[in-house]
Amino acid sequence: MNIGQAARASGVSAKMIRHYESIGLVPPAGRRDSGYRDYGASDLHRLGFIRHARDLGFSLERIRVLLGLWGDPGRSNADVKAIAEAHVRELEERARQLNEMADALRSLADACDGDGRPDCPIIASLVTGTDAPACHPNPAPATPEPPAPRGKARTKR
Amino acid sequence: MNIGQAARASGVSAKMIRHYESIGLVPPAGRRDSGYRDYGASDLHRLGFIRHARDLGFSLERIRVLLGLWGDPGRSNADVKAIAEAHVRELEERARQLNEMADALRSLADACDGDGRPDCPIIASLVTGTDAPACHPNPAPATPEPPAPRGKARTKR
DNA sequence: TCTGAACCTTCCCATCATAGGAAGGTCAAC
DNA sequence: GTTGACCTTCCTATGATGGGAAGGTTCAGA
Repeated sequence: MNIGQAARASGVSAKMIRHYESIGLVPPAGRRDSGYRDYGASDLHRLGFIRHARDLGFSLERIRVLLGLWGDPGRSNADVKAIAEAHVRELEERARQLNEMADALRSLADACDGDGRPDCPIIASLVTGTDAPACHPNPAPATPEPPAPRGKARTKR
Repeated sequence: MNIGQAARASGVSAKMIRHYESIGLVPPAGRRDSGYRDYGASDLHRLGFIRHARDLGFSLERIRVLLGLWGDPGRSNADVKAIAEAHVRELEERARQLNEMADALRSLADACDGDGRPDCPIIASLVTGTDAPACHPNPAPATPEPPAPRGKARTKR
């Protein structure tokens, strides 16, 4: 089986299959006389394993460990579970951070009229580093407005 | 003001300030006779703006646009709001994907006893690509177990 | 038997934001 | 004047993936 066929069958691009081979995540493929790589059923299994793990967001380094456990008849499911749980925590943490940013920005956007005037709490917040003003509470302490968009004259010497 | 002082004052590392200058996100800093970069208040404002935008997860390219709007007296807050809302949607989408992965993996991990035996629904799922088995429903159709972890003998020619 | 399309090979480069480090020059305090 | 903290530029790396060039292979059809 060609690398292209293996790619279609496994859902891993040919480009990535070669890459995984180059970093030792999959063993060097057999070669035909032409130099073409040749794949069999067990290769497809391994590639499928990798793809499913990627779909769950595992890094290639962790997948390397998981592949090792897969191939270890004496493995402990506690080891696998520990890796999975650590990964779940990381995923949740990353999601939490993204949601935090989204919430902060959402409240800034909500405070912006979007009526075409230059006045904008989003810009104001980026300038001052403050969070979204509840609505339009205080008269805003004169934002330092654009610091000369493209500076030329600066303190020489 | 030195780049190091500017870095401490703005919360942007000296390394990144130089990088931002090299990609034109900040104007070339003034130089002293020694060749040292020299920063003033308006530079710090710009760096602070960038840092706050980064904290909200904006890409440098979008920050470039935001900086342009900041410096544009005739800007429309509708433009700023549109960028912010597009970004919020992206953040939420990314968070959703991460949570989806976390949920899938969490249910796999929950289905794993973690009692030290090799038997493991997480590994099994990575092999077959199936989702978490509700608990231990069916006898599992003989997972194809490790495909010879490091292949040597393969279909030559 | 030739031809052309579709495939394969290796090798290099790009992405995105950030950091590390080497080699060498500058500043300031002692 | 020496020392240590700073600065300069330039090169490299990360992680996962893709793009593309230059050239060889395969196979079907004329």
